Order: sequence, then structure tokens, then C-alpha cells
Amino acid sequence: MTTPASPVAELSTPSFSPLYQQIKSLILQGLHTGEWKPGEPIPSEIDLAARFRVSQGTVRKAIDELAAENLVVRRQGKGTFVATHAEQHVQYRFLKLVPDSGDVDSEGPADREIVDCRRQRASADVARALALRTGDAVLQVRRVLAYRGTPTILEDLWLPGLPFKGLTAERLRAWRGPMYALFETEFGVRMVRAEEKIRAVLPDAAQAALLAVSCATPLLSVERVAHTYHDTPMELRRGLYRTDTHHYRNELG
Amino acid sequence: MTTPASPVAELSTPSFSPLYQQIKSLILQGLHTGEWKPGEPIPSEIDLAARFRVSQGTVRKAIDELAAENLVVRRQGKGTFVATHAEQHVQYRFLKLVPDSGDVDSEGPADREIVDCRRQRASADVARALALRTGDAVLQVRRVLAYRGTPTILEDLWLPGLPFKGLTAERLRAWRGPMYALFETEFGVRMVRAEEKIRAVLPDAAQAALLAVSCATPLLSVERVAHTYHDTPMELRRGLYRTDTHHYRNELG
DNA sequence: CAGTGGTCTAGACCACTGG
DNA sequence: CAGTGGTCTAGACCACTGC
Repeated sequence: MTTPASPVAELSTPSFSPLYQQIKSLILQGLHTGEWKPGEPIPSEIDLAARFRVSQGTVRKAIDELAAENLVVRRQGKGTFVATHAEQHVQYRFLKLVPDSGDVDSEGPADREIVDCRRQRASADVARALALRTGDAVLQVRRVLAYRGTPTILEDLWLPGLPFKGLTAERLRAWRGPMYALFETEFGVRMVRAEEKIRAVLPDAAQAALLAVSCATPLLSVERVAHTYHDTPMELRRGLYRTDTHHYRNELG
Repeated sequence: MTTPASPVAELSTPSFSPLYQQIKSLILQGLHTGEWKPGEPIPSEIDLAARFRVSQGTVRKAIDELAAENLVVRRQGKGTFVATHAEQHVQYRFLKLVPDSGDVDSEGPADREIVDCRRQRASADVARALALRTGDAVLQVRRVLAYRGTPTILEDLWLPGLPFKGLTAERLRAWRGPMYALFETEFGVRMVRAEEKIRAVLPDAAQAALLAVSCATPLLSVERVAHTYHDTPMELRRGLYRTDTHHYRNELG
């Protein structure tokens, strides 16, 4: 194939776009549309190469990038699978709070209590974070996570109303496992990437009561915007973390 | 080359080690020993392939991984260069504190004042963090970083005495640019990776005074251990960040 | 055993940089 | 222009999984 005939409609980008990037986009599209669902295998490299009329090496490079971005998981001898927040042996992938004692197990919070769950209209800042318009329907959830009976995390989250139609406090309470796993299996929304802004703050009276600390106890404020495919924001989350027995662990590369 | 004769002494690992990993180790060795210094180019892929008696593709895969770990930087048409904290257009790569106003410029702190710099003996916890023995010589530095005249970061750092022999407050004050760039050019120590533990705390009287805040102002406590090649810890740093005008920005993949 | 991903090679050609 | 990294191919073989 001397002239690599583009198997996809030519991108309007003026500059050069390598074949494997186009293949990557095509696979990404399959992930996004749900052609392959979280936990399921995608076709083998050979099959994809045949489908897209390129060599296996080119498909390989595309999948390599998807794997580096944690969108798929390669398993030698078995296949390549759509990444998932469930059944992933690294559960709670986005939760960076770990106990000070180097418990590497870190099974995630033992106890989760839904304090509140209501539909309402988006305020200006919530709308901005979720790329909605002020007044659009959003779902607000407040919950407390506890480790060994000690309330440690207080979280408020806002979800766009449309994709999460039907989500109620009952369904949240009934769910076992990471919340993002529920979003995947029940609403087809897979969280792929997130950014956090971290500050040190003092809680107000209500927050302090829910975490069983005084208003003078400094807490970590973690504001997260989580995105699905194509960088679409799908969740705003404001967390307050107690850091007297835990800490936020971060790796700098 | 049907039987890929190992160009390096066989690793004693019982399991299989691919060729490109061995090549990667060899290149890593060159980086560590200073055969190629920060900012300098390493030999071209073709040269390395000839030197190690492997194909260019294998060298490529080795360098790909080194580039993914930010140890080298590829520049098309020019070559592959040893990564450096100086002259890297992303300066202050390990500093994640950014102004709340989305100033993407984020030129780093405008003002840096060395408060203290003294040689002393390592306490138990400092020794543990730096893989030294209690009582070994260490260098302690305290400094304050300010943005637009507002003191924002108070940092205490501990460095192992031996590699940093000759480091004084004067040399620190005279240096323009990131501290890690000074470590590279003056002491041959390149920081490659770091891990941070983040908490919310209240400052003591001395800390509050240096940051010009009250003792009731919650601050971000950032404890960092930075490593050189081969995961050797080379710096312990305890930072206190004001987060009333700035926040710690983190990406979750 | 067949099927999967993983490694390695050799060669052709492209895109970018600098003299 | 020569030299660099970047892309793409085709084919051989290896390591791992599960039937």
C-alpha cells in the first residue's frame, strides 16, 4: 500500500494525520457508541486489521495508545478488553485517599451512606462545569464514606439529569461496588478521565457534623470534574477529606 | 538473528526478559553514569542499533518507554535528548500549585527567598525517607516562594550531605531558575520521579508568620520524596501551600 | 491445539530539521 | 541536501491462555 488510502473520511485538519491515529479514532468510536461494552473483548488485532484494511502493526500502535490511556486493557493470550471500573482489580481507581499506615490493600471505604439525593436545577457554576445551561435538570447526591466506622469523606456530586434519568437514592444504596461501576452498567456512562483542584479548607457546621469533627479541623477540599469519551464532562464532585488518619497520595512522573 | 544472543549479561530473573527491555536498561545506564548529560542528545537510533547489534525497531521500542517516563525527549528531525529541568519549556514540572484564575502561563513563583540553609545530622524520619542512617550528614533548606509579592509556599527540604557537598545558601540565592535545574548542572543529580502525600493542616506560629497568615488558616501540607535514576531517594521536601488564591491541580487518567 | 497478544526483524517511505 | 525521528508493511517466531 504505497499510497495509504484513508479508510475513513479525510479529517479536515490541514496537517498530516498518521494512519494509526485514524484507526484509533475508529476504535474509540466503537467504544463510545457501545459496540463493545465495558468488560467485553474488542475484536482481535488481526480482525481489526482486516476490517480497516491496514497491517496488524498499525492496529497495534492504535491499541497501544488506547491502552496507555486506560481505555482498554490488553491480556496476553486472551484478547483486548474494554476497561471498566467494575471487576477491575484496581477498584476505586480515581480515589487517591489512602490510610497513613501503608495498607497497600486499600480496599476502599468500608461504609457508604447516601445522605441525600434530589433532582434540581443547575446553578451557574454547576452548569458551567457540566457544560449545561443554568437551570437545566441535574441530580445532586450527598454521601458519607467511612473507614472502619470513622466517617472520613463527605462528597457532594452533581450529575446531568438526562443521561442519569432514573437514578434514585434507593438504587444508589442498593449498589455494591464503586459508583462509577454503577454508572457504566446502569447508564452506559463510563468515566475516563478527571481533573481535580485541591485546597485546604475549614468545614461549615453541617459539614463538620457529618464528618464528626470540629469546625476548626482543616480538611482537604477536592473538586473533581470527571469526563466520558470525547472529554464530555459528566460529573462534578466536591469532596471533603479528613486527613488526620489518611492522606492524598500522588505520583509525579 | 534467530536466537537473539543477549548483548548484556543475562539477568538472573527466572522469567523471560524481552530484548528491548535489556536495551532500555543499557541506555538507562548511560543516562545514570552521565555518558549523556541532561540536555544533550543521545546517539541516533541507527547508531544505537548498530552498537547493541539489534534492529532499529527494537531500539525504538526501548526509547519509546524512556520517553513515556520523561527520561528522554524525542524531537523529530533533530534527535533524542536527555530530559532536563532546565531549558525545558515546561519548567517547574513537579510544582502543581496554580493560580485560581486559569493563568495557563503559570510562570512559577516570581520571588524566592532562602530563609535558612544548614548542615546537620539526619533525624530518624529524615534518614528513613532518604535511605540514610540516623545521624548521617544532611543539608536542610528552608525557603519561601511568593507570587506577586504574596508569600504562598513555605518549603523545608532535606538533601543527603554527600552528593550535595558544597551547596550553600549563597549558591542557592545566586541561582536563577528551578532548583532541580541547579541540582542537575552543579551536582549531577537529576530528579526523575517523586511521590507526594497531601494533607490539610494548621500552621504553627513560625510557619504562619513566614506565610503572613493566621494560625487558623488551613494550609495544604505536601510531603514529597523525589528520586533519581534507579528510584534512589535524593530529596525530602515538606511544603506548606496557601490555597486561598491558588490550588493544587491534578489529573487522573 | 488454535487463537491471542508480544517480540523482533528488514526494508521502504514520509515528515521534519538544519546546514 | 543528508540525517534524524515517525509511519507502515509483511513475515517469522515466542509466550500465554483455554479448550
